[in-house]
Amino acid sequence: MTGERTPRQDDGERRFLDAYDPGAYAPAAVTVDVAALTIRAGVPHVLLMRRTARPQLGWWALPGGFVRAQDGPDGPADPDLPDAALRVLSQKTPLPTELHLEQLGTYGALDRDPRMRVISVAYVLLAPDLPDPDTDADRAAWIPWSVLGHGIGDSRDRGGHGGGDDDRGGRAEIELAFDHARIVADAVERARSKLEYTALATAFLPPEFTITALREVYEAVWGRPLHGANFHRKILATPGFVEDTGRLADRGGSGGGRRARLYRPGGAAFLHPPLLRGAQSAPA
Amino acid sequence: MTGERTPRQDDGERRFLDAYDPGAYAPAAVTVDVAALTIRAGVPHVLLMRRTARPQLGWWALPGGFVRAQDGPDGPADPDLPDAALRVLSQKTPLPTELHLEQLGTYGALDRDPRMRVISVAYVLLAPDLPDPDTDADRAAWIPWSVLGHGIGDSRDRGGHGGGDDDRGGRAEIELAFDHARIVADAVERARSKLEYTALATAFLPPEFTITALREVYEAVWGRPLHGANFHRKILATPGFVEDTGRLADRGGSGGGRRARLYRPGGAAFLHPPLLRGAQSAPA
DNA sequence: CCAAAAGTGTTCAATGTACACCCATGA
DNA sequence: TCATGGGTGTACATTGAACACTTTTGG
Repeated sequence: MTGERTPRQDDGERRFLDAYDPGAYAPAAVTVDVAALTIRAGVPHVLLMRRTARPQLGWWALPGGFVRAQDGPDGPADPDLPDAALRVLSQKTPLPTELHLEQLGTYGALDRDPRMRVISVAYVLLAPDLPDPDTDADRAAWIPWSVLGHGIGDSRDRGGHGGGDDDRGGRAEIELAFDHARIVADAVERARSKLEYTALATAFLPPEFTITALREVYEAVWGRPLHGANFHRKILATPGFVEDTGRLADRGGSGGGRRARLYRPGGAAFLHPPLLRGAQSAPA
Repeated sequence: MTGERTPRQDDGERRFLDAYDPGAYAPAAVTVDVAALTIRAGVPHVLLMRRTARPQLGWWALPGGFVRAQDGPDGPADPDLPDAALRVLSQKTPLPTELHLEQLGTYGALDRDPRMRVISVAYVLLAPDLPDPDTDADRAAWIPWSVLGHGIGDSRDRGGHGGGDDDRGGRAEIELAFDHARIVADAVERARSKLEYTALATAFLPPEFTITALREVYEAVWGRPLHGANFHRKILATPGFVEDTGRLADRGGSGGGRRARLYRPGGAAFLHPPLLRGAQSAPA
């Protein structure tokens, strides 16, 4: 508000900048990688692509690409890093109109890419159930977290009291290129913890949804059943989490049952109090 | 555990890498900036340096520098980004033996540096009270958060219920170079929220400390007095936060008073349950 | 003895959890 | 009218905030 991004320039400053040579530094390549997360039929998925170039040709990897530092033949410079993330992602799959994008972290170990020094800024995208990518399924696909191994599909929380044994029998089957397994693991942990204290669960849902659908998001991401009745009350007791539309969902499920109210996201970003995943078991 | 970082290379892969030209991409410069936070006499400070080069010569800025992507005349390549952060910081000020360093985020807006496209990976360092930097005080200094303005020194929490009016009269006096004011604000918010659910407060303290010293860390970072008696009990009730040394502090303060027990950090990283800054007022 | 700081006991309110129950709808 | 899922009432345990009080030390 007070000119934070527009430092004043005196004359010496201007002369310096005119003479500056941007090519003088030995640089690293900068990329963005996006861990796009969604939930399909109650199962959490991440968008992966098969590499079509060396190195690690044919391996599964996160969608990503180089940041456009300056205007060039490929197109204009990316104004900021989130723009780069959305650009590389939209080149590979259709994007939803509503989405949540946040920076996850930057990965820059010397040996993480065999070609050269690559610094990769990773983003997490949370989106409602999306159609399959345009490209044929062999090149890009939504993959369940549970087949990625390395602890990604596990639902252990940091306290370690949970003793649930409800994981599917599927062992790790897919190994990812570069350090992308770690990035996905970090993205999943980010999503799990953000559901505790923010209203982000609605980012996985269409614009209008039922409380049960919201609960199923929590259950899918945390990998654990929640107590429906108490969840319902807790959501409605959290100011600004959801807002009643006054309408009802079309059907109450496959069989019978009362029709559920439809809600839309409320204005709140943070939840007071948070919903904690250290508690609440399923009813018998 | 299963060779995550050591992808196997077939013959084609090896031929490709031999022929690869790392200079082919139009690159950005990558830097690290460190927001080093500490508490001196109950007041939280951040380490700042006066810029000695164009652009923005003479402005206060975070210590930082370019990542060494490859081995070169200046020295060997940085093995990973945290190494780069510690390197650039140790070049400018002595480092403590015990410290906590974590990545804050990456800032890459097109116009954040007038010279060229600079992608900056920011780190937060939490450290016990450190001596003044070696360089003369005009070049590097510990600056209180409260004089940085732009909301950095404010103790508003995200809920916004707090109405404390205990801020010092000092208005914003220092304006930072580039987008460093935003980075410091993000660092301060990171520290404030991490104290809620991790045991990181001990990173601001020497290896052995009293519960009162720990409470003063919280009070300094959150900018709000806490209820001493309840705080004491809550800390001891949180498993793994602190560990009793069995010894007592030298003096119970300047005047009289019982001597306090000395504790050291416990093994726990996360707090169950968290300490929340939405509550607890001071006694009359 | 008095003041000051550390640490404990206890009460009361707020919250979280479990379980019973009623409501609305389809077959 | 029965099964199914949505939604509410309520009792009980757990937690947290406030305040009174005891313990230990220096002057």
